[in-house]
Amino acid sequence: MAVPSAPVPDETPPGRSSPKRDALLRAARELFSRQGYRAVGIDTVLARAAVAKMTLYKHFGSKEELIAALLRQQGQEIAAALGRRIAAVPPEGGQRLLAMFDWLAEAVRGPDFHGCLFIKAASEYPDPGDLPRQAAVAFKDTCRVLLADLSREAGATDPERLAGALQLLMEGTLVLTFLQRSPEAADQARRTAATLLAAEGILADPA
Amino acid sequence: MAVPSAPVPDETPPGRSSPKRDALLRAARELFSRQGYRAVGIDTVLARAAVAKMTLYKHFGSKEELIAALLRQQGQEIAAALGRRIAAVPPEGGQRLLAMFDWLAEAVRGPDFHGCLFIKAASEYPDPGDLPRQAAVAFKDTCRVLLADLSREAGATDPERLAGALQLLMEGTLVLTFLQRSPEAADQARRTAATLLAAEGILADPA
DNA sequence: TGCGAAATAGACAGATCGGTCTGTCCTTGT
DNA sequence: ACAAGGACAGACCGATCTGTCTATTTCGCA
Repeated sequence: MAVPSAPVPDETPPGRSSPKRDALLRAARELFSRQGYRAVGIDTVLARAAVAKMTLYKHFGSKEELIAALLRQQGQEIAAALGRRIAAVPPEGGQRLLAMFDWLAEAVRGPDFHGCLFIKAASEYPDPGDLPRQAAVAFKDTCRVLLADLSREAGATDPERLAGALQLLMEGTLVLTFLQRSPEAADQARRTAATLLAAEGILADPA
Repeated sequence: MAVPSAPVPDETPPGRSSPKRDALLRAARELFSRQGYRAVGIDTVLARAAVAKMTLYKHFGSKEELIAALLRQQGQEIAAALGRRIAAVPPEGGQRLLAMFDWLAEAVRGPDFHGCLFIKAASEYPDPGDLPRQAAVAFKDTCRVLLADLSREAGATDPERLAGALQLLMEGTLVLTFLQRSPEAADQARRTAATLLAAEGILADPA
């Protein structure tokens, strides 16, 4: 079973602009993740990235496009990291599903975790036409598909249903870890996921 | 077992200002819930509430205080609604815990649901000192305590742990319902909660 | 009716915002 | 050296923002 492919890569404009574009995306992530999207103006992003305004608008047509591009890049990195993590685990007994929770538990413990960039984007740009919301929803759909595939692989009788339950736990983890500023929720989510797998008769080791 | 008391009520300033204050809070909720907090300026709130700027600043010292007051009010209304709902259900077999999920499923189906006001507030005002974040965290803590009390009442062997798991499901519901614009997640959360209660040996009826 | 309190309209202040634009400088390749 | 492309600094535009303030109007009550 192939791990779901990452979304189509962002197009890097031709020429020497990649380092500038990368600097913008890096600065954007650092600032937006900590302070929020609307709270940070582009001048602040520019100063942090050491990039001129015209250069930003050369790479991204608007602030929203910058945000959407950041989300797509972030989504790809997450998908790649998950893919590696999953590939390192045998597919039996729901171990791959639990590996996702292991990955999440580590991610929320990282120094760069300041809450879910995707949830925040959809919150601040809630109109269905807003690019950030679209990018956020697309990524969460990708996660859902991945969970369903792994549930099917693990032998769940209703993979879509199990995937839905597991995604609830993951989203809950992201929110509560952010609110409580403590990684406790991630461990609880993994335990709960193990309980669900056991209840499903997928003989994972309830750790 | 007493249902946990609601937080201390907001102080209504003396005199005839309550209708103006109420109008402000109502307008704030309608606008902020749909469009986000920073995306809506106070002039827009004022226009919708038909209230003058000075009146707003008479009742609330700042935009942040308006938001925090709104969250506290919302939190009280939710706590009261939950309290009534829970009181109408016998405490045996985890029925009260499932009643919370029933209430949530109805709430997210309501015409006024545009995502969780508390999660959004903490996202847009992420600094620990920000009043909106403090109000949001306080409310979520209240929910956690309520879940733990009901878990204890239902006979859970580790009420805190069960409460943590159930809160994950609830937060996941709020996020996914908002992102997916569909109430499916709420039903899945209730089913999953029932599964957890059954796995805990709390003989709720897995519906 | 008169008075005091509450509320108003709206100007103001200083700041920030996203995006546009010009002229200049820098880098790279031939 | 020259040309082309990329990037820059920063002025500019029109708009919006939160909060302060003045003068006036409205409301409620005796």
